[in-house]
Amino acid sequence: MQTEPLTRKERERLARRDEILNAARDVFSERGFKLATLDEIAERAEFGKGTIYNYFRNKEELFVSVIERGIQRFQAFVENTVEASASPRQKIEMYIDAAFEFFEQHRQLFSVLVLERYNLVHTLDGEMFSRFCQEESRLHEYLAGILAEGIRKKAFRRGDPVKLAQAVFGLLHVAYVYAVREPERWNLRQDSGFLKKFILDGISN
Amino acid sequence: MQTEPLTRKERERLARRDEILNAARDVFSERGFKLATLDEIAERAEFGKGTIYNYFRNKEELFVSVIERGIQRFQAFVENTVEASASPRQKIEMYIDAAFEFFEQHRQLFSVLVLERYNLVHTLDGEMFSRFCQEESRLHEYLAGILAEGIRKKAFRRGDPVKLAQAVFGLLHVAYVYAVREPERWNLRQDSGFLKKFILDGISN
DNA sequence: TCAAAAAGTGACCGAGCAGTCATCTTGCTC
DNA sequence: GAGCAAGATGACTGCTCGGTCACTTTTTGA
Repeated sequence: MQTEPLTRKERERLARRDEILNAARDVFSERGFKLATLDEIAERAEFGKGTIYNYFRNKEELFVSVIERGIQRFQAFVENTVEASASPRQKIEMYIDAAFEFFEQHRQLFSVLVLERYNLVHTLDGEMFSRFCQEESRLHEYLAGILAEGIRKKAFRRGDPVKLAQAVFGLLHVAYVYAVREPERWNLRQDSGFLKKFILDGISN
Repeated sequence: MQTEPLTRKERERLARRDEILNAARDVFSERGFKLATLDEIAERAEFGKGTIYNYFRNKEELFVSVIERGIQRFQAFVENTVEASASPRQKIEMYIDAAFEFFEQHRQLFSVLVLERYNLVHTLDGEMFSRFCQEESRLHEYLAGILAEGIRKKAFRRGDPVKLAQAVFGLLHVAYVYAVREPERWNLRQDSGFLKKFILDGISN
């Protein structure tokens, strides 16, 4: 991870790219991939439509770039929160808190990272889809690492840690989805205890 | 639920409607809602495109009708499997088995009922979306009923049964998704034990 | 048997939009 | 400050596809 000092030009280019990504994130978030238009993204970013094509190959790549940046920020945020914790159990609890806190702070990413997630198979072509899968699998691996540690220390039951990680993500996702759809029923801050309990101990009494 | 005897005409009309729904299900399943075209659905159904509009108001209503029929069949299948069981715990286990068995038998419904599920908010207009939500909430209520019974009988921990039901669905969904995406990792028949354990007892040792 | 009603049909229309490119603007260099 | 390269621009193009409707075919019932 060598950090070459960037020239002003390079910095400006990156800043513009970032601006476009922000506008794209907001529009994709409000309308979903299919209904979002490049005209609207361009307008919000205060660039001409053609300019966007100087930074991104096409609509799909722009979308995947929004996702990639979102996942990376999520991951950074979570790692930062979790690393302080000692036991695997505590790490899982902090992970859940951090995940909710992140979406509390980044509402615009909810739609892009959660709602659109599953039918990306239909939305994206093969290359872009595998770029997404690669990014996603890093999330899984990090959580799986925590779970694996817990299994080694006998805190958690034996089992494929990646599969467990994917299952935990499924739970968190569905909680986001219903927290947005039925806010009278769900409240993520209050319900984080509910989900921790569910993940750690299931439904049994 | 009065079952008026149907005239031949009415039966034929329903049979045609069903044919269209089958074709629509297959095309929606292969391409997703946005990329599916009415031309292709019409061709597969062996009807003219115009005919479809004699049976369904528009593309959205056709799609929601596919979902509704799918959910109803899922529900019927599950109820049929579960009702034999005695204890709530056993009912949950049978529910999970039935859910997987259903999708094993109805692959074409997987994409429509699972992958598209979450971004229907973006796909459908308000009226159609709430039609979907209504159908979905019946699924939740049935499962919630089993959970509530288990809570009364002290088999399950206390908690909002609907929220628990939604969480369980989230887990099952994510299992389907990854079973299709990473078949080398997941195998629903083998992994049903894994998921039962997760749902009943969480990840703790 | 036949006329009227019902059902089916697909060529056509128009809206929407991703992506292009000829032209314009900016800013760098000497 | 002239000349040139790099970058920005948005009108335009080509295509896709949902939905329509004038016409055809089938069914009905008298």
